[in-house]
Amino acid sequence: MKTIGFDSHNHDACISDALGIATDICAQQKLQFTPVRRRVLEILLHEHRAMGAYDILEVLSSEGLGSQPPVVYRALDFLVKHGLAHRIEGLNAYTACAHLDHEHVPAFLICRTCKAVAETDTGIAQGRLGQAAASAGFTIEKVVVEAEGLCPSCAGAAA
Amino acid sequence: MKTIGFDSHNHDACISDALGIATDICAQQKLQFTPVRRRVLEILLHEHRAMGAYDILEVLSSEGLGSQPPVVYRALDFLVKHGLAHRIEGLNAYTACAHLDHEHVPAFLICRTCKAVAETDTGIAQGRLGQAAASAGFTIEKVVVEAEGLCPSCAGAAA
DNA sequence: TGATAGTCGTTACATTATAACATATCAATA
DNA sequence: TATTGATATGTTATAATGTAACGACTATCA
Repeated sequence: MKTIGFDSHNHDACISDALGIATDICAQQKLQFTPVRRRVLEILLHEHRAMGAYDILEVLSSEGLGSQPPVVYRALDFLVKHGLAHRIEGLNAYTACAHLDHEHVPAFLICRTCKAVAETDTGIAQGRLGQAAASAGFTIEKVVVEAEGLCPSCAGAAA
Repeated sequence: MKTIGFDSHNHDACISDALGIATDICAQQKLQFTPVRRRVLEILLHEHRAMGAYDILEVLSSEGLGSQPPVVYRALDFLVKHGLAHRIEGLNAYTACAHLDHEHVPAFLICRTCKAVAETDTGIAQGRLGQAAASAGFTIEKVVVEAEGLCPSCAGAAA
């Protein structure tokens, strides 16, 4: 289990690595990694941060890549469906996947101040929730785990 | 850890018990358990199910208890703030708290077909997410755990 | 009684998301 | 190459969810 998000890192490399992996994934699965889709992922990667669909649309729009909501929602649907991005339910927002290289059940640490998002893994389906579901006869198809709070730098700034 | 929601039970008693406890809680904390607030909780209790704010508003409105969105959102804010109800982030919906009698970090099993909601406890903050947060220096203030899938009766109906 | 905090009713609006349909593009193949 | 079918895009319009702001009312208590 590795948490990614609040540590500093070579961000340019991080972005280009992720785009490379995403390109490979799309090629392998014969998915069309179109300009809009690529650009939306790029925008999300550029910030390690949850962004609203309309925030992204604003950027796209300023670049002539589409100016109406369906454009960005379709791209986000594509990215989320194929695991390249995640939706943050608690914020009605989206973030690039930080663990492109393997299957996972994501869990998020979300800073309520700066909206920075750290992604980590969780074995929740094998844990207590999994037990509860099993004993209730419930079939889990999807799990949302989101923790909201303060990231180290915002906690420091507040102190 | 007890899961409540998919088992059958005496629902009338369940509702009146919960309303009684809610009344006590409000009295103890000197909160005003006004007609609108009580009625919204009652509506949520009546279904063990996630309901959208506008669904609830429709019922209120048909009873002359208020016809504008702020009425229901205020009541829901009150109920959620004081732990009498929970917001289901994955559905933009609300459900009555099924564990009124003790403090807890709720986790939900949500049927994607019938929207039935079972509430259970989770020790997530002490589990892997807690570890991840601690090692990242992140301060957790609130945790959302929601599993979407099929409840026993919908799974049976589909088969 | 007056002061205060909390609640309610209402208007108007902001934000988030989708339905529906026409057009365009791509990939496989007749 | 031309055709076809699947996929993606552009656009208009609208649905669904949620809030800001203001004035009136109500409970409580000094």
